[in-house]
Formats: sequence, C-alpha cells, structure tokens
Amino acid sequence: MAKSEIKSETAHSPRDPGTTSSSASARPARRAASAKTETPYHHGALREALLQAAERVLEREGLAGLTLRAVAREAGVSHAAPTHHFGDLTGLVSELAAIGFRQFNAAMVSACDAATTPLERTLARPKAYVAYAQAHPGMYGLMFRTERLDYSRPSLHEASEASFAGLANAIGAMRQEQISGDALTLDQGAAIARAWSMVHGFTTLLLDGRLKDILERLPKGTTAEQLLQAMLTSTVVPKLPGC
Amino acid sequence: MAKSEIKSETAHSPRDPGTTSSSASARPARRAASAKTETPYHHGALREALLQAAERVLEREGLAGLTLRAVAREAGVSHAAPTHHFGDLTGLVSELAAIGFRQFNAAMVSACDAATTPLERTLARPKAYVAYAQAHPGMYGLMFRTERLDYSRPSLHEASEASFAGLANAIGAMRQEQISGDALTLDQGAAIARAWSMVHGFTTLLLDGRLKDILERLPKGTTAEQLLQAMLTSTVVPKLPGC
DNA sequence: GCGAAATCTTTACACTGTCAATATTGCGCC
DNA sequence: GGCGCAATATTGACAGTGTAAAGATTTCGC
Repeated sequence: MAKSEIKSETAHSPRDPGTTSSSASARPARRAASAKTETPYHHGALREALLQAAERVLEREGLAGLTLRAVAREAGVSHAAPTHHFGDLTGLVSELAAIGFRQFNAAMVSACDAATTPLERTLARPKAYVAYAQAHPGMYGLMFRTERLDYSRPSLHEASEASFAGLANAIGAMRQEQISGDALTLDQGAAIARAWSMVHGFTTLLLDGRLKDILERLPKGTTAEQLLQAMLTSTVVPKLPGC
Repeated sequence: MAKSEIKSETAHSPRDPGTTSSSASARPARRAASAKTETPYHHGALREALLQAAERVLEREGLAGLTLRAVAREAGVSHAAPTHHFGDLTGLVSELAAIGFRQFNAAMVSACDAATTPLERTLARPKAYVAYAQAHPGMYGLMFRTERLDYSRPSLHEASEASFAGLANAIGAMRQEQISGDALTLDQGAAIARAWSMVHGFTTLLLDGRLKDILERLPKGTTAEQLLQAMLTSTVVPKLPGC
C-alpha cells in the first residue's frame, strides 16, 4: 500500500524507557542478554501501550497509516503481538474508537460545566463537539467511519450510546421537557435529528475542507467557530420555496 | 487484507460478451488462439469499462472491496491495466467520485424540475440528496471520504464545485436574494452552512445506521424521509439554554 | 508499409492482515 | 521450593494488495 521508508520490521531495539512512566525501569534482561535495559519478553501492559501507540500513529500518519504492523512497530513489539489482544484490526480500531467516544463525552461534559451565561449554556456542547474534532481529527474520523468498526463490542457500543444519550438530554433541556428513553414524538425526533445532523454535518464538512470556500468568502477573519455560532443562533427564517 | 475466495487472478477466460453492448462481438483472435471469441489484446474502451466495473464492485463489495485488482478482475483484464489509465488507486477512485457527483447533480436538477407545489419546491432538493445516497450508498460514501480522493483532478474538482454552486443557488432562491460568487455576509454563509450541514449530516448519520435508534422510537411506521421533512420544516423554536 | 506511441501483460517487490507454530514468562498449586 | 499450565510474545508463512519496470501487442501518423 505504501512506499517504503520503513525501519526494520523486526526491529527490537531497546524501547525508550518510560513514555508513560508505567513501571518501565530496570526490567529483567531479555533472552541471554547481559544488558539490564533490554526489553523483557512480557511487556506488562501491552494492551494499553498498543492503544496509545495506535492513537499516536493515527494522528501522525492518518487513517490509512493506522495498520496493525505500524502500531506494533510504534510500540516496539513484534508484528503479531496486537492480534493477541484485539483479535484483528477491526478489534483494535474499535477499542480505539471507544476511547475516542469517552474523551469526546468528557470534553462535552466539562464544557457544559464551565458554561455560565445562558448563551454559553446553549453553545457549549456544539462548540466542544467541533473543538474536539479539530483537536483530534484522526480520532473523530475514526469514530464516524462505521465500516471499520464493530459496534457489537460492548465498550464501543456503550461509549457511543452515552454520546447519543448526552445529546438527547441536551435537546430535552432546551425544549424544557423530559425525553423518555423509549418513545419520541415526531417533533422531538426532528429536534434531535436536526441538532445532531447540523453539528455532525458541519464538523465533517469542516474537517474535509469543504467549508473553506464559504469561509473565504465571509468577512475577512471570520473563524469556523463564528460561522458555527451564526448557523446555530440565526433566527432569520428563509422565505421558503427553493430550487 | 481479505480472506480468500478469490478466483484465479490471472484469469483471462473469455469475457462474457456484451455486458454493455459496446462493440464486443467477434473481435480478432488473441495470441495464436484459433477461437474467434478470444479477448483481444486491446480492449478498445477500457477506461469506461473499468469505471463501470469499479462502480459494480463498489456497490457489491463495499468501499473496502474496491481495489485496483478487483476492478481489473471484474473487467477481465490484467491487474496492472488500470494503472495505465488512472495512475494509481486514488486516480481511479477520484474519477469514479466525479461520476458520482455528476449523477448526484443530475438527480437533484431533475427532482427540482419535477417539483410543482411550493412545498415540493422547498423539499425536492434535500429529498433527492438523501434519496441518491440511499440508492447509491457506496458512491455517496466514496464522494465524501476525502482521504482517498484527489481534488486537484479537474473532473472531480469541477463536478463537486457544481454541486456546491447548486446548493448555494437554492439557498439564494429561498432567501430571495442573489448570492454573489465572491462575497458572502455572515447570515448568508450561515444559511448555506446550515442547509448543507443539516442535509449532509442527516445523510451520513442515516447511512451509518446512527438514526436507527431515533427512528425506532418514533410513532410506528415513520420513515427516514418523514423525519427529514419534519426536521427541515418544523418551526418550533427551542426555548434555548441546554446542557 | 514502417516506426513510434499507445495499450495491455508479465514479473517483481515491499507492504499488509491473519493464521499456525514456537518460545518465554507468570502464576497457581502441590 | 519447584512443577506444569495458561497467558503472552515472537517467528514464519501465505494470500492479498499497490505500484514500478520491462516486455508484448496493437494502433496510428506519416
């Protein structure tokens, strides 16, 4: 798929010790080696290390560069090590997406908590949504690229459900009504679909660079965030018929 | 990447003659073969045949199955033949996406033409948008999966620009004002971004199965199209603050 | 009709996911 | 303590992929 510029595949050089300070100092020697800094056969916390490596690879090289072998290289283990922890590529990608959803939800919760004025309370959530996507484009792209994910995995399913529930609650709060879990009116459904579609659509178009044309034609210096706010708050109703 | 169940790679059996009736009958024999139905060395219209094959593969096997070699097999030529016409995979995918944008635009134009009542004129375009995506999920997914496309290709650039221009004009018509090509007010930009984000977001969420939860909770029998219409026409303004 | 250019095939290489077989280690249990 | 089993990680292999280079075949301009 790619070109080259790959190191050595079976590279097993002494891993840089302590990227996350997780008991990485002075492990027992590996094989018959005499050096004490050799990497041990058993990693100890490889699963987490692989997920962190995967996130680094993803944000550095993009979705296409996120391969099992690249992640293994990044983590300094053999190419087949990830399989044992995630089954296959879909497994690893799905677990990474679950982490993304949790980060994502946490970002929105803390943005809501920080909001004070009424306007802030209205805009905190969508702004945090877009901000997360801009700060972690690789992760966001992964989370909404369904074809590579396995939603039957509990961790992913739960995390993305939580994301949806948070949205529905926010809409409920805006409409000053309780949104029950198991039944919706058409109006309620439309409100949720509108909010979600608008923010999600805006985000994907923005990340894909498709809003550049619009932003360039706006008054000089207008940011994406300002456009988002205008889009969400403007009450000018069009005079209808189109085409 | 995949498992197996692949035929023979170098398979070069007599192509089934005349899938699209394009001068496929009784060509000169190939190599020292005596049979008259042998495939000729030169295909004649391989470029178009490859694009059609690619669309079939895409809708049949999904985005992950759209590989250069699979397309070559589908078209009955050697695995390296597509390279000569498209340079690389990105090239083929980009040309296919350009075709998608043209189909897409044509669908919206004809939907607009068919609209008579005011309500129809308002909803024709978004409905056609979603309908195209549902009818050609593979193509739609391809068109908006930027990482695999090369927008510097004139055909793709033009076709997607036309799509944007059509949208901007429709919004202009709704606001009863001319939208000039080179400058926009924040209100105009917001209106365009809102319409595009809403419809594009709705479509991707729908195709990714993420609206299923909502649809299931709506009054029994509610379709995605009805939800779309409600989302676009409902004038119930939320009482604001959220979170 | 002939040489050059276009078209298509063949061959080769580096990369990928995934499986099976092996090596190494940790842990419970006697 | 030591012993065996299960977990963990590596090695090796195989089929599939994109893409480049070299060869074969045909078309086309002159």
